[in-house]
Amino acid sequence: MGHTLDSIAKELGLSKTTVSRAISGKGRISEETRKKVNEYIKEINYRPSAVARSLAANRTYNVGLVVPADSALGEMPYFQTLMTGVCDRAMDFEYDVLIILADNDGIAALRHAVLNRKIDAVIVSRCERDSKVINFLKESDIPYIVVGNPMDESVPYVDHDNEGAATRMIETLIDSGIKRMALIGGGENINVTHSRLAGFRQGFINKGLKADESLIFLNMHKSARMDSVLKESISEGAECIVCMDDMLCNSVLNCLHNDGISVPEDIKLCSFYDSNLLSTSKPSITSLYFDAKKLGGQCLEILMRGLDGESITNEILTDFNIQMRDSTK
Amino acid sequence: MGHTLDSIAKELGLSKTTVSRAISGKGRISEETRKKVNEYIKEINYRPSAVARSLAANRTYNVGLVVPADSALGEMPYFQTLMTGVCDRAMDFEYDVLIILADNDGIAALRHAVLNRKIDAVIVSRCERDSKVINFLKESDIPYIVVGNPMDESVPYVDHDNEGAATRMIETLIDSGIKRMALIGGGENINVTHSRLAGFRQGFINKGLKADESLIFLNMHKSARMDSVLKESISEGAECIVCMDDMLCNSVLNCLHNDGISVPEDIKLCSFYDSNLLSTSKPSITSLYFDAKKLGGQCLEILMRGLDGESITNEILTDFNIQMRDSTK
DNA sequence: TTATATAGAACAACCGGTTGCACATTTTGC
DNA sequence: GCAAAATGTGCAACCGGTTGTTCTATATAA
Repeated sequence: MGHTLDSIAKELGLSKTTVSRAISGKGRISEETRKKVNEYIKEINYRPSAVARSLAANRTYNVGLVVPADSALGEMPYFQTLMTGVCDRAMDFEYDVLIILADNDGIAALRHAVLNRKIDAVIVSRCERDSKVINFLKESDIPYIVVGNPMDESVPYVDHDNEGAATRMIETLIDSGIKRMALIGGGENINVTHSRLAGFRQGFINKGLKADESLIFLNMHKSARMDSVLKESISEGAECIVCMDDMLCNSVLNCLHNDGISVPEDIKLCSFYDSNLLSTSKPSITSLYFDAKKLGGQCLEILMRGLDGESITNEILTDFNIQMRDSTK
Repeated sequence: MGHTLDSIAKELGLSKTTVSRAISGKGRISEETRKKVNEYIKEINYRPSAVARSLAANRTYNVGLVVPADSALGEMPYFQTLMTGVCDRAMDFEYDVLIILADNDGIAALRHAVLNRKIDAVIVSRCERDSKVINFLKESDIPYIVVGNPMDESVPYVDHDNEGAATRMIETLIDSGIKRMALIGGGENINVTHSRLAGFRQGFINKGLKADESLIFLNMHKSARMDSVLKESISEGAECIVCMDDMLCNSVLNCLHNDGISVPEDIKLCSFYDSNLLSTSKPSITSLYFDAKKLGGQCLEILMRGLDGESITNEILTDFNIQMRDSTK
């Protein structure tokens, strides 16, 4: 073990330079030498040291992925899927992914990774407005991109077309005859919440109707009010509960069921993400599928182009699709 | 920007060596010089290059965390929590965590990270017997540790005391008057399944009873049989459904509810992990809490000791506790 | 006073790659 | 047949740290 360019060069009676060129294929080199070297390194199972290469290239071949340190958030299936997308695409570029836990209470890990130059670029998997994470990245000169519209002109991001998706969901529901809906949403500090809310309202407008503002409930992730909110919605005549994500939807379904309310007989139900979490639920849940994996991959691609000198531009993925299932039948 | 030891040395009229020693505190250096250097680097915000340091130290200061590439598995809250534990503890050692997706269909990312020496050690967050991941690691000479008993003498691991925990859970249930239970478990290719199953049986034995083998159902994660399995259990007189994890429990609760079966009135229910997934469920679910975060931290610590020359030893965490809630009342 | 420790700092090699430039050899053009 | 161009290879510097050894100046011992 422990081969280096030097040891190989010596063994083959060549110079370090030639061996390096034979491997990389760059520079002038004879076909014959190239073959000889490559056969030899295959034989001895040589792999160049990533660290040495990094030092010379002034690139770490690592990207940082910032995920919420708050486990309740981190546990959302969405982040996992996103991460998978990032990692998969990273492999294509021979990059690796460094996990960085951060939130508003601490960005020590992020500072460490960026300032000590352990990563070439950063993906922020969740964006809170004016967060420490974003502010730090703005000041540093590392390329970065954020997942989800940060509502900040100066911050580059990728996102699903959350507003468009919500609009379409509502239009679809209205087309199926549902007129009155309650909305169960997540935190107001997160931007998806606002985008989907806007889409929710727009859907009604597009169909010449108006959303019932009294049936919009946000910040419901950790809320103890779920039960009363649902009962209120039903007594107010809601025909359908629209949940902003599958975690919420799971809670809602559970809550309804526990109160002996049947879905879809007594009230209909739908969600966003279509994650694995609800894949086995009874009844099956109508959900709008976003390709989070693809979004993760996009982040990486944009950053890679950024490292190649291209400017980092926003990107909105508009390919979502609504999976109609039993819960809205 | 772009300070280096050289540029600092020049600026201060010292040598690179002296600056390095002033920063690290190693070697002979006068208190005066030490202060001068450290004040200066603070002023200019100097941070040493991790890559250069790695090359010199022959350490990457990265550990690899292998997580299942299969998103359905990856989405389990457990992995997130474990990851958080690993990352948190890593920070204490100035280590970073590289995410490596792998499963039996592909260990390319793992090979890359190990062979190109991007990591100093590996944590495998899920262990399948005789998996490619394990076989590869056995052959390589990188320190590694596996989460969950791999049932392989030669593979070092950390684990919760799954068998002990399951035993205790059953004993507790029996003490509360429940005699007949059904077990809903996950994949047989995973070892926790076997450990908990063993504990399940042992619990009955310890109380002078015997588990009803006909009410043990494994491989239920993606099973379409859930509904019939539950009905069968009830008709066979089961008083409680014991689920091997919260994902399963969520499915079970949902399925029961959908069939109009009340928990705990018609049947009781309990689970393992006590993850966030069920934290808002109605009724609240009795679950055995494992400290996955701590387990992740332990992995890291053991590996760090391994890098310091100590041999890598197994460790079983026995601190779990049963959260009794409404679902078993 | 001279020999011996010791402290503080610097030199230079090293980690393992990449790359600009120089050099020698062969090929091409006229 | 000779100059110019193209090809194959090697030297040496560089990336930015760490560390064994050496050197000088001062402190201690004999």
